[in-house]
Amino acid sequence: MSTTTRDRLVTATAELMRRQGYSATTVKQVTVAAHAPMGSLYHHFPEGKPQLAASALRTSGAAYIQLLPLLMDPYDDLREAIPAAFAAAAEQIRGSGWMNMCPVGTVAGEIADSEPGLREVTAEVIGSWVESGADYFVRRGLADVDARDLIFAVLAALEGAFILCRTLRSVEPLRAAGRAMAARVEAMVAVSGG
Amino acid sequence: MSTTTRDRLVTATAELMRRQGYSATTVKQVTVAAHAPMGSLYHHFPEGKPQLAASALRTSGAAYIQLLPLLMDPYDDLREAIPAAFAAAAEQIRGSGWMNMCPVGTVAGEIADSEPGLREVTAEVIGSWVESGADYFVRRGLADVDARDLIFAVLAALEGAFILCRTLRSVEPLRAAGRAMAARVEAMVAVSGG
DNA sequence: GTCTATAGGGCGATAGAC
DNA sequence: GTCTATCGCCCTATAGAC
Repeated sequence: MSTTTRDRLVTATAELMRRQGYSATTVKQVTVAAHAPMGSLYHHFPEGKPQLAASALRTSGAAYIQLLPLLMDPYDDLREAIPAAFAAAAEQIRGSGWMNMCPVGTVAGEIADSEPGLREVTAEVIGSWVESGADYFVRRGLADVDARDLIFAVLAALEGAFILCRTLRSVEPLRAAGRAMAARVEAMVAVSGG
Repeated sequence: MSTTTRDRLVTATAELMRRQGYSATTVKQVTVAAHAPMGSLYHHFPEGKPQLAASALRTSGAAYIQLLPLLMDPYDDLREAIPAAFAAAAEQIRGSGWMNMCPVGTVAGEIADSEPGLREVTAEVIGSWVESGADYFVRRGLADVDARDLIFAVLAALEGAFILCRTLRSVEPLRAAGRAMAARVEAMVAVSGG
């Protein structure tokens, strides 16, 4: 196996948190999934479960940040790109059997009021999504203020629609959210004349 | 005390799940907060923690359903009402010290892939939000299809923006989401000529 | 319907040989 | 850096008196 023990621990933690959240994920489950003994976990992560979770959230966040540009790049017109990205996410989630795709949003909601250290980590990760997303929208022709406004709305709509789709077992929320975001972009380019 | 033991157990569970989620909330914490002994909990809820959580989610959901009309009724124009409701939610959450307002959305995200019984309960609750919200938008003049489309987008944007606001300690996501929903309504009334 | 006491198991974390 | 064995605690749930 070419992966290090440390990498396997982080990956297993991300995977388990994605499906069960932070509290329901036990360090025992992590060691079993990572084929690593207890002692290795506390060797690499002396502060234990929170430190391991922080690492998994940062890694997942860094991977997830690349997805939005990837989905929107094929479309010349941002008014087309945005609902297409939401529709692609909808098909992805439906095809997976309504599974959670990324632990960051759900874990953020679960621990925001009760785990200050982890809340700061999720804030850092989501903050980096905002920065990179706003930069992308500027590159696609939006003004700085509009780009920032739009990425906040898009991330909120995506995270909320993920929860609704997984709960209701329906792609309708993601599709409706995509149409709403398209309307917002339309309003922006109508004013700036893009 | 005028409340029954059963009611206090349900209220305490809703309150604890709102702040900590489902997995991190223990039945011991519930009995302490409700000033009720262990035996009473298992007398009223023989199936234990999941049954108690289901009751708390249904109660919270029924209370929460009334909030959106309450916030939007004062405004004659739906294009004004929607961003105003998002702005009011933003001030509420800021004023509370960025606390979660309702356990349904966050618990739904936490358990959708791992607790089938509770997932069905959250689906039922959110489904009732969709029904009642769509009815409200129809009463406010939207076509059936538009009303359903809009409530899905609004609920997704609200739930997602709540998580972002609490995590980032900023009202920006809720404000941006409100502006996006306003643009969607604008597009709807422009077509139907409302 | 209320309450105390406790069972039985899994939790996060640690010790210490290798 | 890896691994086994285990600690002490807290978890959900139950038994049984009142």
